[in-house]
Amino acid sequence: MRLATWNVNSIRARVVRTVDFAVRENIDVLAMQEIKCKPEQFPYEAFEEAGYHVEAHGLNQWNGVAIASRSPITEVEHAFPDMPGFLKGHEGPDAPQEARALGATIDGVKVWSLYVPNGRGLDDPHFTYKLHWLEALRAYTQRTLAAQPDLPLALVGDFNIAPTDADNGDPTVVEGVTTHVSPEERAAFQALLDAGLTDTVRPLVPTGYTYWDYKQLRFPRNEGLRIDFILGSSALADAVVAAEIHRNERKGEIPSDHVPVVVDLELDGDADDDRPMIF
DNA sequence: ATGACGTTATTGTAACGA
Repeated sequence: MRLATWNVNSIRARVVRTVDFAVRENIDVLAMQEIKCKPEQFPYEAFEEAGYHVEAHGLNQWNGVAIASRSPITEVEHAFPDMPGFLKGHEGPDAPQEARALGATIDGVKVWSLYVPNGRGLDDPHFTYKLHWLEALRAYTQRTLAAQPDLPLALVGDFNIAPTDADNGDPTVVEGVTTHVSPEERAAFQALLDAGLTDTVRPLVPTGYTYWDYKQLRFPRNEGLRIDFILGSSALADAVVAAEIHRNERKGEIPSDHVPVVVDLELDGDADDDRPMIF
């Protein structure tokens, strides 16, 4: 299985580019974030003509997540348990959930397409929301892997955290000043790893960014952030044989500000695993 | 210069992003 994640920053604005990438790169499962539309507005036809099933979860013009897959998509969920909600001016336990998580099972792999809240500012209610959201995700992960230690679980998407200083090349992103690099966010990311997940890309692609702001020549200057990840349980991480960050997708006409991240998995029963058996 | 850049709501202006 070739698994990818991409914050597309509007699927309607970039459907041709997105499908072209999936086909050209032979992607089996593409998790998308920031589709910025409701399901009835999603350009399903372009994906279906290219051989993909699609599940989309969007409530309005904000956020929105989707999964395109060559194999059938089952066990679809629109939130993980206890996922907090948010509504500006109506913070609290009763705030409605946003379209930031889509879970599904594909060829035995449990995949979550995740768009972690931005945080907006260190003193903003959205920052508290971000930390609560990540804690609920950690708790879900820990419970799930305690019950099913051998589950191939993939948490993929835009985590809106640069886990180490090496993941921050943007001079305007500064610890103590902006989100994405605070000790609290980094601790929340580490807690996810401690719950049984591995960053499956870093060992194979040790450097590089996945996002560059549209403003101030950030991409030509290569002043980006590494904030998009493919995290996997041990069963999933052990199956990773290759990983890529597709920096070139930040080039050309109307690019997203994020680029795709891809892993190749060799799972038991892979139909395309044609290597000879050697004893 | 409280903006730069881009998308979506909408059609003048605001929210949101990281």
